[in-house]
Amino acid sequence: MTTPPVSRRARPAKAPLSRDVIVRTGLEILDRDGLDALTMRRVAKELDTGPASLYVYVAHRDDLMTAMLDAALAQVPLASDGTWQERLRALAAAATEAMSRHEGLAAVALGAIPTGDNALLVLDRMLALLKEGGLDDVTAAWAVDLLFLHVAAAAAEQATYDTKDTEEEDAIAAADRRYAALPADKYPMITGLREALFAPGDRATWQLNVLINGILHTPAR
Amino acid sequence: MTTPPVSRRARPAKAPLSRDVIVRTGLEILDRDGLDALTMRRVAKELDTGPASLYVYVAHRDDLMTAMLDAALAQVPLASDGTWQERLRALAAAATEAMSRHEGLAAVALGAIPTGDNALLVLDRMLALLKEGGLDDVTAAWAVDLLFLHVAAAAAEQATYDTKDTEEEDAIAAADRRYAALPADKYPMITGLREALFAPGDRATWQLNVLINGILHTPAR
DNA sequence: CTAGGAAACGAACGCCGTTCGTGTCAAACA
DNA sequence: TGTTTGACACGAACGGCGTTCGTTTCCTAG
Repeated sequence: MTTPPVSRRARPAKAPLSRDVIVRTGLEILDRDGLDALTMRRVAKELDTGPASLYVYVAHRDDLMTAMLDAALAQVPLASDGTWQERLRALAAAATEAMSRHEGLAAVALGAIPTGDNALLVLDRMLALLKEGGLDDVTAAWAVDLLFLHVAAAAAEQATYDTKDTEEEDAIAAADRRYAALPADKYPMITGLREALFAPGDRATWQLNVLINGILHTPAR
Repeated sequence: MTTPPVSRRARPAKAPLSRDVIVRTGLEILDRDGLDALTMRRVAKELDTGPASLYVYVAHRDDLMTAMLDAALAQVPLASDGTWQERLRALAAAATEAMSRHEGLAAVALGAIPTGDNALLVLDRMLALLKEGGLDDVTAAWAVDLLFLHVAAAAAEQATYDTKDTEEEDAIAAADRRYAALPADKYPMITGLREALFAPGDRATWQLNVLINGILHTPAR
């Protein structure tokens, strides 16, 4: 009874709620302030409402994050050129990039069979490229499985590096010092190969090459 | 002033707190009641104390989970027999198994360079096997990187299946129905290869074979 | 003009991780 | 032996969180 009902017209006509704006707002918050800031309350506040209002369009926080993941995957370009292997590498790299750009989304992808519209488009495209490479059906199917797993994992790893880096110091430098201090008798290989372990280079591309070459040399069953 | 100070001797001499018992208790709770039940308060209650007491031995919940991960990795048998490839497969499979047996621990491993004692032992052993296979230093180093990433990812995936399965219905069956309902013009490969996509078989072993074969056919740089 | 139903939302519930300040108690020292 | 000290233990609280319930608001269809 204390607050006089301020006319809604006082402010510039609040945009109506919808699943889409909620997902978009979630991505904005995630990108701007990180995973910890992505709370239902925070999303609601950004939309100038209360948390309860979100639950009309979103079942749980997890549901929201799944939707955000698929929205992020909409950015993956499905076509490029070159050999089928080059196109497959490009596709996988793009998917990794899209997922790693938003902290925490990759983790959502790790525990679930892809069902989002855009995830399925990527999957479909991957299957096409593998078939173009001459693989039999089952090998191609198992291969997309493995590729998706790798893409999600690589994105998760990359995302945490992007996040934790430059706070205090490089995580790699810390690990390097840790490895340097290991007892050589208990960890002979690590101490012996320490330089190689931290050798610079494009590991991501190498990893994709490993997967593709491995798939070509390993028929299913 | 209401509760008379019950003698500690009334109960069977409470075990003293320590980092180890906290970690062990955490693992018990995780295995018995799942990731959601793994709260500081719950661990404290199990140890018949308050949450504040844990912070003498554990810095954060994350610190606890990292310690739990390394404790779980202590169970990985480091030796087996056969060719170096067979031993490498066995080692990777054992590590995956150990991590997947405890829901959520694999996720901890995904975003961090391994630094735990037991994780490093596994890593050292892997390096030794790869060198035994005749790989050069850098390729071996990059290979353990990839293998660890895969092990963590595969464990994370496996753990979520173990958890979510048999509640309501199989997740795979749900995905199968979803794929069956897809429009064939937008997702031609998925609809065409649906049978292959859900073909049964030992995918885990095949994936490890892909990695090993790929590594052998893909020198670093 | 009214009835009905979907959307919005204020308030609350029962949790959570973590911190602070105060007790407790055994070992170390005088 | 008496006293100090410092590590450990912990009760209480802070400021959050996800989610639900019951009510109010408002648009639409009749």
